[in-house]
Amino acid sequence: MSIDVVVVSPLAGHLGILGRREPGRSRRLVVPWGWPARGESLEAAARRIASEAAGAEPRLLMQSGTHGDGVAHPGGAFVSVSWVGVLPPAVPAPGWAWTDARSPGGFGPRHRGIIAGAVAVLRQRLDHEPIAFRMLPPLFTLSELQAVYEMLLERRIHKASFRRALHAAWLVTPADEWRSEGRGRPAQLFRYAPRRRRGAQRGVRFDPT
Amino acid sequence: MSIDVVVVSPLAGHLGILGRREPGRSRRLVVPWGWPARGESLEAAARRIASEAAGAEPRLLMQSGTHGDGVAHPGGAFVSVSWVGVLPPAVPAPGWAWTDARSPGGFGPRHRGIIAGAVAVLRQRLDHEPIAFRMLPPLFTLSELQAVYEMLLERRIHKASFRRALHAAWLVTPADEWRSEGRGRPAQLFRYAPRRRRGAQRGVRFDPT
DNA sequence: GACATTAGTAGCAGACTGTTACTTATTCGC
DNA sequence: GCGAATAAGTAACAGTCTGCTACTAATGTC
Repeated sequence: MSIDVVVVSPLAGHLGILGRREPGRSRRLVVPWGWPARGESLEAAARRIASEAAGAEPRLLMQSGTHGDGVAHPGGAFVSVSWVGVLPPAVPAPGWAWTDARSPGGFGPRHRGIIAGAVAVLRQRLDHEPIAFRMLPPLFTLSELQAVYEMLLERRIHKASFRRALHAAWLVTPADEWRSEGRGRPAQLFRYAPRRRRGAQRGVRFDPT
Repeated sequence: MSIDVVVVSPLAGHLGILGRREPGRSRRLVVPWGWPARGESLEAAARRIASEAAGAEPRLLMQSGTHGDGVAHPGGAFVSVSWVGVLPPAVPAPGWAWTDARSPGGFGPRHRGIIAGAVAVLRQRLDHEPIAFRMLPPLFTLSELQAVYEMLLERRIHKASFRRALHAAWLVTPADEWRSEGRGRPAQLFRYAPRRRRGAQRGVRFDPT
């Protein structure tokens, strides 16, 4: 039973996932994977595997499914427990590189399924877990945050609506710093700092997939 | 590696899950579980295990997580791939009985965690998957449907708002039948029949958990 | 036939969303 | 310096959605 981790980070304009070609193996890309050590919990193994490839600890790690339906795994495992980890952009460990999450064609069939499942989990839980915030450094601009949301949702969001909803949820506090990004007005920096809430749930949603 | 299935169905006033005391084992309750057969996919194994205990095929079956962190499994498995299946109320197979999902105290620690995860998955995906509909027979009243939503969400819903949102989503069509439930006006029967849609997604939600 | 009980709907007030249009603050080119 | 270009950030309006109250409708019970 293998542990496979899809490590996701926002690059310029698209989401990136970590991949590499295994030394002396095939020409297929693989995501970070390995076997759990004796006495190691599944989550600890996933964290270790992700960290070794990314060169840094994932800031958020979630299980994204277990695959075992005869599709070949690079290590020959019958079953793969797959995880998705997110972290801010970073230089990966030697051998690993960021690839565009929207075109996973270089990966093998098992890993393509795992990547699709990982991205689906990120999208599903985006409104309940601080996924986008964990993809950014502690201080970020609201435009950066919006860009991450747009990558994850794969659709454009209106600036005013986004900020209005964000502030209504009391999820960020402004820092007393501004960052100038070349031309244009400097953007204020914010910090993820969820305050109070746990408000009464509103209505029922019927969104057939 | 075991396969464990939490089988859920709406009983009078609360959700029920299938459990039994294993013959000559311990006094702990267990959910349906087993080992995948050679060449059997994980989903096929889960479907088989659920059907044998429930006496009927689950109408919806979803993976709900994989547990393996040292907590004891009744079969001694290190890792358990857990699933959640739903179906309309039915008489279970001999030996199995419905127990209240809200008080899983009779189960062992591993199964308590699995049950909590299963219920969380049901709640999370309630707005994207026809979970409530698969817990009801093909013809049902809107009051029955609302009762299932209330069990799953563990909160009361306002009747008018519920029906307005339901009809706006074009998920049900009325049958030309009415059912009288003792006293009170007879209720019209409906059928799950999602039509068109796939509408443009609305805004961004920020709901810290 | 009055009453209790459940199904189902109309309509209002307030909240939320999408959008346009604006103001503010900076760099670039001259 | 000074206007143009660019990006951040806000105000405000109109349309939509939600929570709620209050109602009507249809049946069984006494």
